[in-house]
Amino acid sequence: MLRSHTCGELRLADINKEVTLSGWVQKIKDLGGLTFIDLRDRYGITQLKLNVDSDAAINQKVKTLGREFVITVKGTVIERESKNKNNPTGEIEIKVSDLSVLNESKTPPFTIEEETDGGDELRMKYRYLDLRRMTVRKNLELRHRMAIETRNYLDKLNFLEVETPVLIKSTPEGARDFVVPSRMNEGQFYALPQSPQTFKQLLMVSGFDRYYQIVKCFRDEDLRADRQPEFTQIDCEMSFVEQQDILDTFEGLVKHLFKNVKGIDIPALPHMTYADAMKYYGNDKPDTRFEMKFVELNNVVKGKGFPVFDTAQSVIGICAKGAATYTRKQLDELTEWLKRPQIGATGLVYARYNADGTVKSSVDKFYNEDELKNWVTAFGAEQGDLMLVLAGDEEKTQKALSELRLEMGTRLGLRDKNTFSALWVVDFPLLEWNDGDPNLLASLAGRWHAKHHPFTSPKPEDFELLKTDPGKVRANAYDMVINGVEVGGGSIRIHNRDLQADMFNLLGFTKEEAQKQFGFLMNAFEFGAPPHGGLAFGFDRLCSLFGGSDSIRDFIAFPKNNSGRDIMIDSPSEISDEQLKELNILTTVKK
RNA sequence: GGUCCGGUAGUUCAGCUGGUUAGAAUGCCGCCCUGUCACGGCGGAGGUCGCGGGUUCGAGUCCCGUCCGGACCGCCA
Repeated sequence: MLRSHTCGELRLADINKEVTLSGWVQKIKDLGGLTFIDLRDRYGITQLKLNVDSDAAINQKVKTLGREFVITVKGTVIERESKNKNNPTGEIEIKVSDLSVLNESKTPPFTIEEETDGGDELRMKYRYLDLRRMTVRKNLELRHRMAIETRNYLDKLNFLEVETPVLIKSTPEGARDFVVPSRMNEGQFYALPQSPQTFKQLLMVSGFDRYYQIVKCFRDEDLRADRQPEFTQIDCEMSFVEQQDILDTFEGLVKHLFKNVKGIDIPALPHMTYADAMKYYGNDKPDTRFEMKFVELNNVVKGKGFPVFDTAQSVIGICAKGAATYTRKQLDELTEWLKRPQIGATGLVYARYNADGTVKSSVDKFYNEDELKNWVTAFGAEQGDLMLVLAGDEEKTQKALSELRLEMGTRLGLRDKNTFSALWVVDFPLLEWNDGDPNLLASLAGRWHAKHHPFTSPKPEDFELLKTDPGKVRANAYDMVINGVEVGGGSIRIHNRDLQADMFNLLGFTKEEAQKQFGFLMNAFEFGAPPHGGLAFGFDRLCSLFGGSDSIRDFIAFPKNNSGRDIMIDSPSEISDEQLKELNILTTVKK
């Protein structure tokens, strides 16, 4: 063995033990007659001590060492003369009696420390060095722990982990597919799964009853800080359940994870309808760590001669607690921020409810003190609060105010990473209008697309609306939202062939297309498909949320960059003409 | 498809309304130092200012194009 102990485990109790340690040279501190070396491995850092009066041969070797050299040392555990309370091994050190270099290292391009000096790109190019840093390693350890606890919880409840294929069939609904050419079937392609959706439903038909899988999924869409082209889901499905059963089961999973991974007890998850989420937060994934709910002001502000409000479809606002001290400059900045094309608001109206009880607004010309007091009442504002009001088209205004609410939440310090607020958003609409005009005739099949996916069942009480007003139909669909992050979502599925056929028809599939694309599923429904439903968690997001980060990249060992590239291995890359020809993509080899 | 920000020493960055020798910190190298743990002291090396073009007496700085990276909008059932 090249080691008897790790670099993280020796303590005062181990004094006088003869040990062998191996690891990477973190730091060499040569004090002249005395040299300290910090030796690092996955488990921690242990200090090595070399005296000038040690073996001359060892001292000679120490002169040649550099950062990240891999060495092995033999020595005795001794108590330090000056202890370091910041390190678990900080009370001991190793008096080195033998040292050998197992491998040399070039000077790394960035420091292997918690606060590295390396930029993102460089860290990704040398990801294997980045992964030596304790912070990144901690993230992957967290991910491991999350996976273990997920399996523990689901296993106890009789969930069975079943692997589903990765080479499957491309389907038109949803995100773009990654496709893989088939060598043996000329001109044909597999697709990589966007999720194992149809397979897990088929497993329900097979009677597996409770399925889960921690599984890679693939979507060929543009990336974000929280979106990778390949990502991991905790994918689950259950038979003989109603919506509430699923919510209970997976609320249990999340509570289990919070308890066992973070040691936190979170309260029962409130249920909020999609309609309420939009009304009060302008967002289907509200950050409920803070209130600042939307207040509708149409009846309060209209008819006073202020044309912006009088002509607006919707006038809504939020009340920022204690922000009445915002200066004109700060409010102007906020206005400019809202006007950026990403948000696209046309302006911002504000009213300060000052500490002395007066109300001062940016529209005093149109609203006297008494009328502004009506605003105060509508907002439930207290002295010292700042009222912020947006007006315009309902959908756009909701969206802009939602952004403003989150921004104010951040500015007022209401979005603490160590505070967790989880909820279920329920009663999503079943369908969305494709072309953005819900006033057109609903009977135009194919102008709708599924808000969740085409296998989601409508609420039975809304069945009638399917024929008369599809946009009003609510689905048995639900999302779990934590701190404004959609961590998971699912639905009760359709398990009846006719209803599924109706749904495809509504989504614009011809009978033939539906049969061709999803015939296998509809056929299966004819052989005693049980009622079933499920959900999937975004595992990367869940891990980053637990780790207190907005970016999922540091919770993935080898992530891709903004353009979907892995800059370490340099993929994607071109392939040879021979390969292309073999795959029947290139019919003649280029000269 | 679009918007915004960035690219200067190995690395992270500064570099003003254009001005002649492009700086700092850190890392690296050398010498000194027996209790460091962000060790300290002295000295040194290190740059095609992403790339191409333009404006100008003069461009790291201004303009156009392009490449790369990041954030976002669209997109992501």
